Amino acid sequence: MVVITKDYFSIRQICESGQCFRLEELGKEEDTGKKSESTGTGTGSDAIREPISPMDGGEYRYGLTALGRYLEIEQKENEIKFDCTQEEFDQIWRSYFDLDEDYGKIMGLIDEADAYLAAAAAFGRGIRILRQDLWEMIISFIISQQNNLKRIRKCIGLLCQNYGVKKTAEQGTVYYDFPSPEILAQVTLEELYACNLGYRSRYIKETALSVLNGEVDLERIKTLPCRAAKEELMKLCGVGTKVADCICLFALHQTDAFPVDTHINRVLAREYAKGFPRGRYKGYAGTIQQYLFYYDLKTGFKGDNNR
DNA sequence: CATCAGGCGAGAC
DNA sequence: GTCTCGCCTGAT
Repeated sequence: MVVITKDYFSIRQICESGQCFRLEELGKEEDTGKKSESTGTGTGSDAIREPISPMDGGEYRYGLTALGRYLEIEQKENEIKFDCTQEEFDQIWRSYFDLDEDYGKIMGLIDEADAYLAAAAAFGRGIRILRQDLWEMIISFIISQQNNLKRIRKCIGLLCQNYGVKKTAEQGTVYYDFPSPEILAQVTLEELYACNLGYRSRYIKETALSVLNGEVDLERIKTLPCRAAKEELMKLCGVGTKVADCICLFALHQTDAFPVDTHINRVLAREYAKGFPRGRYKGYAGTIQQYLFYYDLKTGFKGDNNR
């Protein structure tokens, strides 16, 4: 067990910010109904939340499946417990959770005159940009297109359960690795459809084949600068501008990548008609994008179909 | 029943 | 190069 104290870190916000689909809150019963009583997080209603950060109060426990491992994380205010050895923490999770980055510094870059961005950043101040596995991000963001968070999680869960290597963590939790390119290249289109992947099934199949036969080299992509990496990723079937930017941001940690999806598009049109000052946030545009995205997702007019 | 959800590829121009 | 359209599926 490793215990740290950290500001600008909320495991809940990281989970809900839509960059990571295999991080789940533990110990809240899997409600099957629509409007079950919420489990002790305070807010009695499911109404649209006030633009106040939801990361205060409460004690949360999350399970993460990533990098071929399973990790449980517990947070109470700014104290975070990682259920692993100090060695594993130092070698893997410190980097994965981007704990060496100074998010206060990034907050400090924000133009105070930009009230909208200031509010968005304050709201999502617990978000961090993770360093996730490249292959997993490629497939996950292919799946994410024209899709919603709940179904994305379901699809990925099915894919892993059906085709990922089954493992058992030390404390007994059973989990499934994300299926490798080798495995996914062998899965038939029909089987992919059975994971509710819909028309994305073909993209996944073709992408797996492209990686397997060496048309696209993942290890090389990891060494490429931003522009070149994106170009290379877009050779994959089902990977366009937006998905490539997400992969650059969440797997390659190119924090200047700025994915533009429907949420961001809406925000840019509504709040930044004269253009968003990307230059001001050079090097961190992607991090800033996450604040905008999350804020709109949680408080935007139709942002109600998450989780 | 239509529309939309963290788009993309194919084809038309 | 830019535009339009169809696409799996589930929710509203």
